[in-house]
Amino acid sequence: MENTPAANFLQTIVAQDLAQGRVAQVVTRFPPEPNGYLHIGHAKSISVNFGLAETFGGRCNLRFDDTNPEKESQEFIEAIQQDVRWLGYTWDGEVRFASAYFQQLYNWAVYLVEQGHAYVCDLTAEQAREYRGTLTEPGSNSPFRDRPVQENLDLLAGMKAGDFDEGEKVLRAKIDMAAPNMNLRDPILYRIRKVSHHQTGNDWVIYPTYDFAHGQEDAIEAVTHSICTLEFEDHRPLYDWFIEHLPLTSRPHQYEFGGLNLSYTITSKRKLKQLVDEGVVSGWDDPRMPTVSGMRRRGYTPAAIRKFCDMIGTTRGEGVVDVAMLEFAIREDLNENAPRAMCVLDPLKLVLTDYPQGQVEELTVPAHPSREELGQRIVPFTRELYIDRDDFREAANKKYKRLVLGKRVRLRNGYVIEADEVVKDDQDNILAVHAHTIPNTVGNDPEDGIKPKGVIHWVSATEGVQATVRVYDRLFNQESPGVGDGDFMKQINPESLHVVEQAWIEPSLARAVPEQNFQFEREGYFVADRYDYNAEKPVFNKTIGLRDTWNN
RNA sequence: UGGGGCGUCGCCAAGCGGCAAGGCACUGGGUUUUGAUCCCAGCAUUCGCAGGUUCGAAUCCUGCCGCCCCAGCCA
Repeated sequence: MENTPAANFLQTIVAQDLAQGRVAQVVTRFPPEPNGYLHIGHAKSISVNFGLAETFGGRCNLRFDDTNPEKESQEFIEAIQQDVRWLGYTWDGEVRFASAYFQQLYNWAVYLVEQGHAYVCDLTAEQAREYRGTLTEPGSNSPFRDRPVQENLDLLAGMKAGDFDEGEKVLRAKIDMAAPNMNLRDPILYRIRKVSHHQTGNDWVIYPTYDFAHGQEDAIEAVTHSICTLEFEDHRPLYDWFIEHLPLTSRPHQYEFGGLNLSYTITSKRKLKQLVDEGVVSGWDDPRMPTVSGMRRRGYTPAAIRKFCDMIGTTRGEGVVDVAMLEFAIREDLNENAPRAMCVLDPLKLVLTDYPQGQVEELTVPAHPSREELGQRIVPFTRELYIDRDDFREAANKKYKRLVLGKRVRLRNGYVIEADEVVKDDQDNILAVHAHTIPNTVGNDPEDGIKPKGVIHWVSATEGVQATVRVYDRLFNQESPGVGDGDFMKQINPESLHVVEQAWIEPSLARAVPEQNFQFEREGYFVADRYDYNAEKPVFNKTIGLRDTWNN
C-alpha cells in the first residue's frame, strides 16, 4: 500500500501557519508530569508532538511539568527519558523542567497582582468550592477579592516566605466568578505546599498550578503549537488570558486532540499505579502493562508502536481503538524482521525407532522464510525429539493437519515421519509416541508420493535446551475495564500470565541476546527477557501469538 | 435544565457542494515444509435523526437526539 496518509488537522494548521509566515519554525513539546511511567497513550502524544516537529523541520522539547512535588519523583524522570529515547525520538537541547521557571513564574504572579489582576484569598478549600457556584449557578466573589494591591503584595511575599500554613492562603486570578466556563471563576495560581521538590529542594513552599504554569512555560520555550488532549479544551480561554495579561515576548497557541483509548486496556496513570502498588503486576514494566517499558519488555518494538500511532490517526474524536490494531502492528514488524526458531512449550517425547541412537544430523535451515539475508542456523536432528502435546492425536478427522497414529506429518525443516504406536502409563496418559522416518525426505517429498498433510515443530530431546517461557494474555477480561458496572480491579484476567518452566528450545536460542525478538514457528513471537535471560537459564516472554484463523 | 466538544461500515479514519478513500476486524478463494506470511475477491445505494436550501448535500441552514469533558489548593 502506498502510504501517503492524508494530513491530519494539526498538520493542516501547522502547514498553514508556516505558509502564512505566522511562525518561522514549528516548536512543540511533550510535557509529562513525572508522577508515573509513560503508557501507550503517551506514546501517541509523543508521536503527535515529535512527529509534527519532524514532519515540518521543527523542534520538540521534552519538558517535565513538575509543579506538584507531592506526586513526583526522580525515578519517573529517568524512566520517562529512557522511554522517549527508546521510542526513537530526540528532544531539542537539554531536558526542560517547569521547576526551572519557578522564579520567573513568581515574578509574573507579582506582576499580575500589581496590575490588579490577582489577589490573595483566605478562603478554605471548602469555602472556595461553595463560592465557586455550580455548573448552572454563578459563583460569588470572595470577600478577599478587593484587597489593596500593596496588601496582596505583602501577603504573597509572606506566602513565599513560609509565613502561612498549607491551605491558609492561595493566590487567585481576578477574572469572573459568573463565567459559564468554571475555569475562569478566579482560578488558583499558587498554593502553599511545604514539601521539598525533587528538583528545587526546599527553595519553595508555594507552587504554581498547572493553569498558571503551562502556557507560560510554552512562552518561555517559544513553543508555537502547544498540543494537549481534549479535556484541556475548557482551559484554553484561561491559557490565553494569562498570555494576554503577562508581558510575554512569545505567543504560543493551544490545540487539542483526542487522546488514545484502547480496548481491553487501561490508560490511566492512576489506575496503572494501583496495579503496581497492589502487586497485581510485578512493576511498571511488567510485560502485561500498557506502559512503554512494559511493552518493551513484552517484545514490542519502537517501530511497531510508531506504526500503530500512525495507523490510528490524530483527530478530535475520542473513540476506543481496537487492541487488534496494536497487535497487527507488532505482528507486521516481527513477521518481517524476527528470525525464526523452534520451541516446544508442552513437550511430548517422540522416538524415531529407525533412527540411529547417538546420531546427530546438523540441519542447516534459514533464519527467515523469505529473507535470505537474515542467514541460517544449525538445528540438530536426533532419534529422540520433543513435539507439542497438541500436535499429536491417536485418531482425528481430516481437518486435523498434525500427527496422527498411522499417518504422516512433516517435521519442520526435517524429515517426514509416520506415527506407529503410542506409549501410555497405567492411567492412560500418553508418555511418548513411536514413529519412523520416511527416507530421504529432508528437503524432498516422500518418493512414494504420499505427502504429509501438515507440518509440526520439534526440538531435539538430547541436543535441545530447557528454557522458561512466560506466556502472557490480556490483563483484562472486559473490553472497557472499569466503565459502567465495573471495578477494573475485579476484571483482571486470572490467566494473564502462565509460566512454562519446562519448555524446550533449539540450541541456537540459548545464544540469543536480551531483547532479541524471535518467531517461535507455529507459536508466535517471543523475546529474550531484557533482564532475566541468560545462556544458562534462557527466559523468553511471549509478545503475541500468530494470527490464528483455524477455529476448532 | 450553564459552558465546551464530538457523531461517516463492528473499530480507527479520509471526505469540506458533484454522486462514500484507506487500514484493522471479518468472510470466501489461491500459493505455502509455519493452520503464519503472501496473493486475489467480498464487506456503508449510505454518512445520528427530521426538515429546508440547491440541478445536485456526508458536505450549507434549522430543529431535534445521543455521547464525552468541566464545580482539585491534580495535570
